[in-house]
Amino acid sequence: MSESDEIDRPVRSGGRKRDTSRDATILSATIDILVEVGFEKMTVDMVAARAKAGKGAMYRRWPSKAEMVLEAVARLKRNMIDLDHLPDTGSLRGDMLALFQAGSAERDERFYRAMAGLAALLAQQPEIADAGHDALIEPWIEANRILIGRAVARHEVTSGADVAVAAQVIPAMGGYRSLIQRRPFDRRFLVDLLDNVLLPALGIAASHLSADPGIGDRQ
Amino acid sequence: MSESDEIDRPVRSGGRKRDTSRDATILSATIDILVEVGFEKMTVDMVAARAKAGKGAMYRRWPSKAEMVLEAVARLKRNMIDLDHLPDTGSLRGDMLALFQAGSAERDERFYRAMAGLAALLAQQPEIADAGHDALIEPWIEANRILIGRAVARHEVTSGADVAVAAQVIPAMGGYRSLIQRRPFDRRFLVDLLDNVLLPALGIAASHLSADPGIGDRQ
DNA sequence: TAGTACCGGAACTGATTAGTATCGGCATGA
DNA sequence: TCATGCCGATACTAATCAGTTCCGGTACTA
Repeated sequence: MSESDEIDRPVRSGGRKRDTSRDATILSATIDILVEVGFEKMTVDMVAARAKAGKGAMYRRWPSKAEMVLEAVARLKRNMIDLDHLPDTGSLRGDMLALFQAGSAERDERFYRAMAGLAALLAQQPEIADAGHDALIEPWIEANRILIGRAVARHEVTSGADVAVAAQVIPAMGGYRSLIQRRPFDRRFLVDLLDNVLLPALGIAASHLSADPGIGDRQ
Repeated sequence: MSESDEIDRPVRSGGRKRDTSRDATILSATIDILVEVGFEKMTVDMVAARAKAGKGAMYRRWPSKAEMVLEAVARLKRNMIDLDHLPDTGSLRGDMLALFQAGSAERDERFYRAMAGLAALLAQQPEIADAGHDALIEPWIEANRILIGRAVARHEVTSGADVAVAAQVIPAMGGYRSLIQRRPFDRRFLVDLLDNVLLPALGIAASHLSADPGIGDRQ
């Protein structure tokens, strides 16, 4: 998909211009509702009410609810992790903690709630689910891949572990905690994961524990 | 919830007895449909058709679709991992592979597809989602906890890793792979996880690699 | 044998909702 | 200035589906 999911209409010159600023408002409302109630329970009228838009304006832009959600989720991608400005603290542990800090707990919460909202579609509407995966999870894994790759390059990683698999550990465990257990993905949990699973798996000694902030400091 | 989710009815002696064997048939059909289309898209008529049952028979047993699914999922638990007869091969790696073998890929597939079917409810209907978690995932994590605990007891584990967190690694990563990536949780993937993540994280040397079967043997 | 509660099947009801149509009003351009 | 197409709002249509009710028939009890 891309820019021209738009409904075909005869090219004519007259008439009021479509107010493109309504697009973002409607898509933002779409994400809000998706996060709050999930795809199946989300109704077009809810989104219209939230965006203070008429349904006509919505169906003028997207041919169906599914297409609208698809674009809303795809746009989320732009607000996610910025792969061009990843932290570089000198240690993998420091980088991972900085990445979390940069994102903020609030974004992560919205993040997982959006995934939970899309979860219904995993089996049902692979297109939308894939869009959710591409927009939300893949960039995060990619960031992990890059940070771990750097750690390998500077010989911080002593095991021959598979970087691709290692990069999935934190997102996958975070998903389990947030979606299934419904407990917060907070700093404490991240530190647990780093020190008990990821860093040992990569053969990085826990000596960082005393040097860097860990469990027990500001949440 | 437990045995008496049943609809209250006046105790009278006369009449044809309720055919209790229909219960299992209906619940099994419920799981089938849940697995195939997910909770939201599953209709009571689909289940009735699959079970060759009348809707009356179903509503005589459960007051709502939700209650019926709840019991269906709860009953799955009995068919899951048998915590009293876990494998004991002498090594954690062997135990984990044997646990997978015992379950069979088919069961794991049904397992995750059931979870995917319930995923819609994670945010929406916590009761049912929790039942799914208790029935499907918690026993699996518990099995991991026990097997890792044994490995600690026989000093196979050399790191001071948190057993509770370690026990979640394989189920969580399996969920990510199966629900989000929609790729099979097969033996190859399990071996990858064991050798690249779990065993190194626990400080277990990869020397087992040559002694035990790994990647490349019968799927 | 009479009465009751079950069975599968099928028709029905009421609520919900995606998508369409239409309203009065406003902005644009010919 | 006037036709056109946008705007939000609201009413409508057609389909879907949970839950109810009734049917003809069967099994069990008294």
